Amino acid sequence: MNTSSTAETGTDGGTVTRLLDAAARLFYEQGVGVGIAALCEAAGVSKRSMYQYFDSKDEVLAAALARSAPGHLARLLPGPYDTTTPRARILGVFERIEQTAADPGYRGCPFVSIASEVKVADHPARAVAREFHDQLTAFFRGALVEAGVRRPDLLAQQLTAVHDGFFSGSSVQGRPLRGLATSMAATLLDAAQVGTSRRSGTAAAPST
Amino acid sequence: MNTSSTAETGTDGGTVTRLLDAAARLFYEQGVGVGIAALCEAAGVSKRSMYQYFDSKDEVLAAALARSAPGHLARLLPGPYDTTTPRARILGVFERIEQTAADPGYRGCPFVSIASEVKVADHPARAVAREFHDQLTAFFRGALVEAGVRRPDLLAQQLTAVHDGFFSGSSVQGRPLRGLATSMAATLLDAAQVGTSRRSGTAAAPST
DNA sequence: GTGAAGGTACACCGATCGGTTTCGCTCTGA
DNA sequence: TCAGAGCGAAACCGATCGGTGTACCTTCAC
Repeated sequence: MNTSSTAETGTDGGTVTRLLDAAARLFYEQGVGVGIAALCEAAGVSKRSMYQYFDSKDEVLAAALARSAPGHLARLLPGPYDTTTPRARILGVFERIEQTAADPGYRGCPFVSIASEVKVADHPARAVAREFHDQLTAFFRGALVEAGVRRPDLLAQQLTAVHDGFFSGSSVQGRPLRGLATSMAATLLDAAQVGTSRRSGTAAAPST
Repeated sequence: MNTSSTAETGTDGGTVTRLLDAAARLFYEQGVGVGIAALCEAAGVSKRSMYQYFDSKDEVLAAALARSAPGHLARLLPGPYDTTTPRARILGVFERIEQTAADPGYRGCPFVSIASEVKVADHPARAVAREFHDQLTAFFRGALVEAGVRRPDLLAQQLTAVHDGFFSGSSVQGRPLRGLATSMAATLLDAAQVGTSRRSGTAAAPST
């Protein structure tokens, strides 16, 4: 692990932060094939310093991914003071997903990409990607439980798959597939009767 | 391009075929980072021969992917003599998709993976992946038109996204997400009223 | 002043990368 | 019988890979 105190806290205000931010950007833009030298140069950090905080390139990759996860999730999920219906909150996520795809420099979901690029099963970066995935699913599940859906686990998993499918489909096509994520999510929510007319929590249709 | 006559026809019965098959396998198992030397050794082909048929590693990658595409598609799509309903044919695709995920050595859809791994926008392999994608969508669209669906293009694109989402979701989780693809497809078909009770070809909604 | 801590600069390591070249063997068709 | 194409083995090229070792600089507490 090889972590110094300043690296953990981030109060360093420099070296490690710069390194991880640059790493997240370069790995996202160019893939995991980016070399250490290019990484350090972009971050303005010497290789010597990098290897003082991390034992290997793989650790840097995982740490950079882990550092970017909270911000990425916060950009997609509704704020803590969003009091709209579960349906609106869920659909909002997919609207923001499609908005990010319109960005120049957009290259898909970094976590989905990493999971495809890194073939080693127990690579630390894969665990980070999986955790992001789980948190997204957990958000969906929470909103669906609030809406009184019959099978919140399955539907939450399906909505996460919509997220994944939108990103990798757009990746294959080389262009953002506008409207695809929101329309799929809406259909899935309709089928589960998660509508705006339904008050959150007051489940009305318990049968089958 | 640098293609000799024997390479094009494939009647060579050896060198090129062995090379592309080994390339498809290794690239799929280990990613595009596999070296030329490992590739040639696995194929039992010298580098010298390889560079007589292909100008670069990138061309080998694209050719290997293109060679594997028809078989991959044939394994997923129904046979030409499948006379079941459009719904059954579509759901059959997703059942087969989930079956392939149960294979040991399964590592996701090779075309979706390549699109994630290769960052260069105009890489020839990306075009191959896109074509596979388009053919899958075209199959869905054909079946949906036959079923008389109102918006076959959108629904076909959604079903392809289910395919993508299943594979990349399973990739992130590191395990096949059993039942996810079939359940999503079934919901989407239900919402579009593509049911077994509906006769194929006897479209009831003629609009668009 | 002094020494430890944290940092940069840079040469360096062995390994491997994509790609080229040379050599010699084998097969084939005239 | 012999020319020539096809191909494998292997040396070789310059570049780059991930990772180290060393020397020097700055900052700051004492």
